[in-house]
Amino acid sequence: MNFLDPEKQLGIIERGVDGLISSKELLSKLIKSRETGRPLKIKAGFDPTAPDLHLGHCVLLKKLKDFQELGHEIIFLIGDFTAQIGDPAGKTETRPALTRDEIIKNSKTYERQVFKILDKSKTKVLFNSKWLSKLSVQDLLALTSQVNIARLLERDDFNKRYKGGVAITLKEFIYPLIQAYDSVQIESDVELGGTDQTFNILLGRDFQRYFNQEPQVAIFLPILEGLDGVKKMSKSLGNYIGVEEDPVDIFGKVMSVSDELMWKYFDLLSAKTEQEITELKSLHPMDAKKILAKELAELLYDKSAAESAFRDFETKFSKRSFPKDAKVVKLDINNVKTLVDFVLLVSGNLKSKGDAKRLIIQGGLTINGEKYSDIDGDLPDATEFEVKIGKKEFCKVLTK
RNA sequence: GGAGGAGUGCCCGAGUGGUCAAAGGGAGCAGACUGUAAAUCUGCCGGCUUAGCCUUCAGAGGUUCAAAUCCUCUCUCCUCCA
Repeated sequence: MNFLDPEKQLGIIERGVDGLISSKELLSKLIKSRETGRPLKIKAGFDPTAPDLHLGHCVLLKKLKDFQELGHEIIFLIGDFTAQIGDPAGKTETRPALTRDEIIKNSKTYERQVFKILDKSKTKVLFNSKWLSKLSVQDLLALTSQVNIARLLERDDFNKRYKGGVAITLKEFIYPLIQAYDSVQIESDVELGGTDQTFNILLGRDFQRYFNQEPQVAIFLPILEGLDGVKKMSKSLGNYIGVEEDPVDIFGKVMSVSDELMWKYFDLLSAKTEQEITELKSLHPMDAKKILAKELAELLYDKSAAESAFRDFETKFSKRSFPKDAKVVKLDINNVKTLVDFVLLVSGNLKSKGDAKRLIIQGGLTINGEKYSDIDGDLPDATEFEVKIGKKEFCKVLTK
């Protein structure tokens, strides 16, 4: 393996990260790696509990990909051991214990999604139960002796909860130790994580020192805000762009990101260089965003899918014409008495009649290019309808 | 083990016998404005056979003409003391 010049590698790695401890250590590791021809071991840990990845996770995956492209070894660590125990307390972190089967199933889903970005053949997948299930009480106690409670309490979320009188379970205290011990087992050179992982990753350094290893470099990645532009992207907040969503949806959702936030997306997710991004800033923001949307669709699918998502968007919204490939709904018109029934049967997004009525009354229903806003009105006399429901839903309806 | 506090609609949160399908905010949906931007503004926002009816305020019973509100038990969560 021929490695790039360490300084250049460092430049690529440092881009877009929120913290790096320390770049000096990383540089010396990179130099050593090039001299000995040994790739660095890059650790990233994942819980097998929530296998629905979104662009927020991609920030980390993208950085792993950078490492991968530089020739280093990615270790994708699945925290199956801890997931089997579950979490009895902590409202925000309630994690039910998972069975072996669920974990395996989740891991598969995980891998499928992760390898949309990472190169499967160059990624090593490990499960931490491999060594943790053999860890004795004695071993665990030895680890606990290395950690001071006062230090644990310094960790931001513990600190807040302790002061605010919110429960902290002992398990939560132990959790970072286990994660840190994983680094010892892997002998990782670098660990990546979100800024919320700061404490855990740094503790990994302490443990590695304790076991006479060279401490890992810690890299922290920033949080990506979701579609609302304020809160972090997360599934539970519904402001996410999922990696397995349809390319058309990915494209559309990226387009609805605010102009300001778009640049952060560029920084964290795009393969473009800083100069290229600077040049894009002179374009109309919408055009820059189209480039971003296309790139991200391509990242998660391929060029042709991205192209067709782009064309689809142009048709629907830029030219405001009815898309040729709108979903087709076949309907027995004899069963349809009112417009309300009609929309309800055609749309996949309406929950109730009240919903459908509201949509019609407020002007969200267009059939064959005409607005239908009277709920007692009649359907046009035709056998084929081009129906637009709300802003985003297009259906072609064929009657039987 | 002891003492105290809390559980309300998707989320936060007001409501302490009738005027409560339940204030306010957020989210969501639709419309206007646009670039499907963002921000803003307007309307909607439990369900239905909609001047009405039905199901909701942790769960089960009870008091009452009437209960989210009062009583009993149960469950869950939190805090403090041990």
